[in-house]
Amino acid sequence: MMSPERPPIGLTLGSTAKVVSRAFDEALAVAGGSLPVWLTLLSVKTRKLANQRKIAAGIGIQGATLTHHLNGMEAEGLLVRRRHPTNRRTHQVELTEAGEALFVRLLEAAIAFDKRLRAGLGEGEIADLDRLLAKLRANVGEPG
Amino acid sequence: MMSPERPPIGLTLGSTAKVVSRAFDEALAVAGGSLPVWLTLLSVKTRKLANQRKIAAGIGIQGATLTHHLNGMEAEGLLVRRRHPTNRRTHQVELTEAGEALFVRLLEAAIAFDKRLRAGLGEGEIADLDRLLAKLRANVGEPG
DNA sequence: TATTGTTATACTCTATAACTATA
DNA sequence: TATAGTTATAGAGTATAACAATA
Repeated sequence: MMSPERPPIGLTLGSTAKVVSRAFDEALAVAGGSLPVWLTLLSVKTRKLANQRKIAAGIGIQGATLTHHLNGMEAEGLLVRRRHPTNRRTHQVELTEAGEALFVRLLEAAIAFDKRLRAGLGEGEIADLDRLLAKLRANVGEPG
Repeated sequence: MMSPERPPIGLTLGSTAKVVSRAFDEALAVAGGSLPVWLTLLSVKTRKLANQRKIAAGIGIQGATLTHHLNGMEAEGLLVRRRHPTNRRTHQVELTEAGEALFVRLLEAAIAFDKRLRAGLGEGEIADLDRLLAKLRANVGEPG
């Protein structure tokens, strides 16, 4: 039996990611943020121990690019950078009150967005999607 | 039974799309192209009848953004734009020989990439992934 | 010397607003 | 007036290379 014609899966993935990430960006913008700001805040909150390079790698950007975002966020009063007391090469990134508040707002926005995104999808379908996306990552050589 | 902790599906989708599209971009770059150039060539070849606005919408960008890419591609000798003979408001986009040749090279690269991307995935899994991605698009309000 | 992070610079993709040409 | 497309301008995100500070 012939399989039905279907666009390449990479194209479908790309266009889906484009519309989804735009919608997510808009949701974050309404809450006063953006995708890189959200990913940065999330990393700082989640992996407090990691240095900036590890945070950058976790987000999927270069160290210098993270510095660029941190500069902007520090200028906006969302965080402060201090030298680490024992290893003074590394910096400690700490959220200010404004940064913590923004984190909470963006977290709420992200939770609401994910709920919207998962509408009509069962737990098993989400697990399937997760597993299939992991296979794609593995197939392009992503170690994670 | 508790469901296992899993990052939000939007985050997983975003990071997967990032690594996959970077790998695809590299594959296209090796063949002498880029993602927007490839999408533009593909649209011009596939929907010859559509005007630029429809092509732009198909790619998911604004008309002015498409003009920007067409300018670059025309400067590189990949295509020419002519006034349509009967409706002179619209432009006919035609690939030059160089444009046709690049299309073939990028097509080969895209086919090879998709093969790599689908490694170890059965036809049913691809169909599942396709269906699940369509659901996500629908959930963020995408009409297609 | 090696590591961590920053600065300087620039590129790509995208967008909006104002404009021209055509209908 | 409405439509198709272009030009001008700008902004966000990213990258590389060179640098400073620390170990």
